[in-house]
Amino acid sequence: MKIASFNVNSIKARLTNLTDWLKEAEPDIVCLQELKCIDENFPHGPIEELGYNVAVNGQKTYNGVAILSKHPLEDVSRGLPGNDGDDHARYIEAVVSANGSVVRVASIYLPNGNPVDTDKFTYKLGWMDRLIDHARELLSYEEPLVLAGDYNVIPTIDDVHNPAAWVNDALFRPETRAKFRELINLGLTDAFRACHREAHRYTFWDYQAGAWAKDNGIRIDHLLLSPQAADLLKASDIDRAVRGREKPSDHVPIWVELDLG
DNA sequence: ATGCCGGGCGAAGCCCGA
Repeated sequence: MKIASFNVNSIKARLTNLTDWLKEAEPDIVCLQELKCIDENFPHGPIEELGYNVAVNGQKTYNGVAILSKHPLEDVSRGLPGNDGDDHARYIEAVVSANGSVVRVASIYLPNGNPVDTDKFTYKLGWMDRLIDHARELLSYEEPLVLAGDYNVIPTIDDVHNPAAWVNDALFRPETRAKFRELINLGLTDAFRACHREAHRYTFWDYQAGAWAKDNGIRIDHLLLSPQAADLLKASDIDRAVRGREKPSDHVPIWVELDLG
C-alpha cells in the first residue's frame, strides 16, 4: 500500500498538476495540505473520477487538509484535540481498511511559526505539544499509524541546503527541532530517513530567487510511522520531478510503501 | 537576504506562506 503526502498550495490552482501525479504515481492514500478552500468548494468530481474516496477539513483562504483513499475512509475526525479555541483547519484523521488490514492515517499541516518573536511561534510550539499528546494516545492503540504532512520542521542540518540562512527561522530553531525529536522519541520512525541516509534530499523549494534551479531546498514534509507501521515499511521516496512541471506547488509529494497487502 | 514568487481575495494592493 502506497501512502503519500503532498502540500498542494491551493487545490484549485493545483488540480491538473495533482491529478496528473495521481494518475502516474497511483497512491492508495494521499494526505493533502494547504487546500485553501472550504469543504463545499473541494473539487470532488475530478478526484473521485480517479477512484478516490475523499474526507476534507477545509477553510476559506488558509490551511485546509484532506485524505484521499482508494479504500473506504472510516472513523473520520477533524481537528487536533487539546484546544477548542483553535479554528485553523490543520488536521484530519481516518482509518482505512484494506485487504483485511487496518491503517490509521492523519494529514497534518503544522503551523509555520514565523516570525519567532510573535505569538505565531508560541502557537506553533503549542500545536506541537498537542500533536505529541495526541500521538502518544494513538500509539497506545498499537496499530499501523502514519502521521503524514507538512511539519514545517527541518529536522537536522542534513535537511537544508544552506543551514546558516535558517538558524533563526521557526522551521529550524532549536525549540522546534527539540519538539520534533520529542515527537519522534515517542517511538515514531521518519520513513524517508529510515530508507535514505544521504543528506540534501528536499521536499520544498521556494518560488523565489531560483531556489529550485539551485537545489536550494529544505526537507519539511514527513511521514512518521508507528512501530507497527515501521514493521511493514518497504520503501519511501520524494517525487521531486513534480517541482519542475507547469504551475507547480512549492512542495512535492513524498510517499511510503507499506507491506499491507 | 526576509517576500524577489505565487495564491487568495476581489478587482488594487495587501495578507500570507517558509
